[in-house]
Amino acid sequence: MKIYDELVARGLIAQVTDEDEIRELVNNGKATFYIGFDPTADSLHVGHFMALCLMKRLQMAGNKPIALIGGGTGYIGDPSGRSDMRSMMTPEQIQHNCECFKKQMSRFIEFGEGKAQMVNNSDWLLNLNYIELLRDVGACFSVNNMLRAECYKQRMEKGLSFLEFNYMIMQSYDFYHLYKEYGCNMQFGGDDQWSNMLFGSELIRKKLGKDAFAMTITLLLNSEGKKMGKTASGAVWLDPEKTSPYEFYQYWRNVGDKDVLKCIRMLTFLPLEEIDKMDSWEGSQLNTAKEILAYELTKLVHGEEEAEKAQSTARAVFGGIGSDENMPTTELTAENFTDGKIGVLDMMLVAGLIPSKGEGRRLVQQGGVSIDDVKITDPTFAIEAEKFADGVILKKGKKVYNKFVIK
RNA sequence: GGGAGAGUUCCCGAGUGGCCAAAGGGGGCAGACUGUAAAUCUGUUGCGCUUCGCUUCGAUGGUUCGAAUCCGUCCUCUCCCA
Repeated sequence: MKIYDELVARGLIAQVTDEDEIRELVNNGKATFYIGFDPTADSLHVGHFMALCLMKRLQMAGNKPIALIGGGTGYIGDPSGRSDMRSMMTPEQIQHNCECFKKQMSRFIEFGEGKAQMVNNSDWLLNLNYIELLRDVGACFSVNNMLRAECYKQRMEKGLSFLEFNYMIMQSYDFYHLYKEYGCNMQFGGDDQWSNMLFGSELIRKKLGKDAFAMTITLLLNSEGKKMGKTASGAVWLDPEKTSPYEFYQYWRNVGDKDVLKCIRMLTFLPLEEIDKMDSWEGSQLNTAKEILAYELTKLVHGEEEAEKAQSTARAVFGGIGSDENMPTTELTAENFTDGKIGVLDMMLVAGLIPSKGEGRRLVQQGGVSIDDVKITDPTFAIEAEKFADGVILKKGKKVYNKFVIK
């Protein structure tokens, strides 16, 4: 199976400008493509991960990837897919985030001569001259058309600043620039980038009379139509400091029945034939599929060792087999104790399991907390320091386990 | 430039002097049921030293015994006219 058809079979492709041309280019390894990443946070998330995987897949098929970091576009903020105004980031923040992105990306994609390239659009965007730019490319943009773009339409009611309005022009300019400098003939991006990308290829056509193509990646939505890769407390990050490998594993272990196969297909590198076999699985058998999904993804993002650890911890905690030595652990110090004791609420607070004591009190009163498998009902319950010699396991709710030891 | 309106807790949204830590819904968390799923039902959802105290209704100053609510100034957004 050729790469393009594999991408289709995996459900990764959302929209393309010219299917036949793109299939031809990609299948024959003739594409030089770029994907842009705006440094809006200090870590990549699952959406970025999909894009990076796509890069890898296409690279394996002989195409040349360019990863573009939006050090310049970060100064503006992409209004696409947002219903409210983006808050402006300081140059320091942008710089810091760019550094973090660079580091993380290098773990997935090999950069260097003849391999993937990494560029930062601050190199060419920051020095643009306003008047020159307007005369150079401004004439190629029809405001009427821009306003018709879906991403702006949504903002017409809630308000859109001129700053954000210009984002599209900057992204188009990137494509144009990369076409000229690197022969980049294709752009990939999230589905919410579609209009930005279209205007880019149009700019190239208008300025250079050449064809450049665009293709978007399907947004990863769950069966309810919500974006995946998000929890109540925020995104599922790729940075182990922000989302631990165990949490990462658990996120995927807990996806809904209806979403497992889709996720395996879109996110893992398992052969399609193998995945097709899982299609017939149902009921509790899907739990196995979920384990596969969680394991494979953790392995891709954090490495095999971490994946093993996460899996064995999960099995220990939920199934009674495997080892619990990798359970999230909190080290208590002498200052955590008063009169040789520590209260449950304080323990949970120290471990970051609860945001406030009020919430902890509620949890305990509702029977959501147990220590070493004994349900706690008294919020003032306290444990003596000696008990921590072999570690104490606190369970919050059904799924959150935390081990406590004394330093 | 002129005029009209809006900003409430994680989100939407009620509240227009005390009965307001603030209705209702969504979301979250917990309990029951389960397969670490979904659906459903129940409880809960500002903070703390929890029969009490403290902080919160865009920001800031004021009126008042008392302000989310009234007044001044500022900020942000929406709509209409130019």
